[in-house]
Amino acid sequence: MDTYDLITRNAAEVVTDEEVRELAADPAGKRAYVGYEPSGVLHLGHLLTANKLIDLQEAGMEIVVLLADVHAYLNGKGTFEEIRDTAEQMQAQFVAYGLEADQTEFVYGSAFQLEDDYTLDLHELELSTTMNRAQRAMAEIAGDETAKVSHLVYPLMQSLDIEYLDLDLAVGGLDQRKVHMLHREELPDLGYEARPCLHTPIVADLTSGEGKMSSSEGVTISMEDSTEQLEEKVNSAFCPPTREPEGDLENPVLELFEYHVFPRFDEVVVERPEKYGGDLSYESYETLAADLESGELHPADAKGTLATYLDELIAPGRKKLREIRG
RNA sequence: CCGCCCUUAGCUCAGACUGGUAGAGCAGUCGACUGUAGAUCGACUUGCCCCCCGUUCAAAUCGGGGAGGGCGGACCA
Repeated sequence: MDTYDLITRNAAEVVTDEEVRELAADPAGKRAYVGYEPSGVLHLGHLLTANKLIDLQEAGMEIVVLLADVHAYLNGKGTFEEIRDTAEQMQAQFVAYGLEADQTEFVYGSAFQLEDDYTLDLHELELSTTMNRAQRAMAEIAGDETAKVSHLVYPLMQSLDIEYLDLDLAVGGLDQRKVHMLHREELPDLGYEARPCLHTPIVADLTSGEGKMSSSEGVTISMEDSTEQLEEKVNSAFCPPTREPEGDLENPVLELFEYHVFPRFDEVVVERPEKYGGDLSYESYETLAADLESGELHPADAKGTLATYLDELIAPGRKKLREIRG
């Protein structure tokens, strides 16, 4: 796979393609980042962007993980103390998951976001951004409560972070696109350069297959799930034997294979009793999806296999989490 | 500061006028059917009725106080 394909594989959107191609032409030492509100336990949503970071590391880029403690604070996630605690746990889990510790710079937001220069730039952004615009940028990120002033500051800070962390590429879920677009529009007015952005897809809810809505809490698989819990969750997932279920629904089982399993494993083996045809082996998502579609691969077997591989992905983080918690 | 509205199941809400310790839809759980899930049937669970004080034999409901949330307070319409 060439560098451009590696950098952009499984991306839902790239802004702009020209800029990313330019990056791909000479990726060594270029800096890419994702910002996360600290959370004590990583879930599949975190791991989706982490997979992209691993791709980028493989392409030779430097990775910056922003542990966005100030953002979490502005978003009402607790006291600074609590937030920093969870940030440490988060960092350990990322490393356990597979981010190369010596190729990854973990930065706390509070380490630079409270500096004078940053604050003055922030105020300048406040001066030139309408509340309407800031609020719309946050709509996908904040809860559905009435917006607070802090919620309007939040996306402005994200825009500035991209400059202050000296980045070459901003990565995030598709829910971050409006914030990133805000940054592309506003940074040049402060005399800074807008950076290219890469957005990962939003995976559909496991049990319902509904993907488009920004529903907050469905069933998700996380680092603290036991093997049994994981099997149970995967088994209860929505999985019609097709890539394109009716309506706006997606097939979450296939999505997890595509975005979580195949990027991290070269070969996926489906262990299947002789009665159903014996074992199968896949080297690409496409062939697996095609077999599910044709009926060659039964959803129940796909689920069992998915659970096995997800469990393997999660195991190191789960172990780390247990160590941390004693 | 002034005014109006809201607060009942996980969610959206009904019930309040005409007091008798609570309901619907959705969600969820469990079975049946499918070699998965869903759909479809069948069954089931769920509550400091925002808090305090008062009236009453009896308060989600009436009276008083308080808390939290929402909206409005130039002109035009």
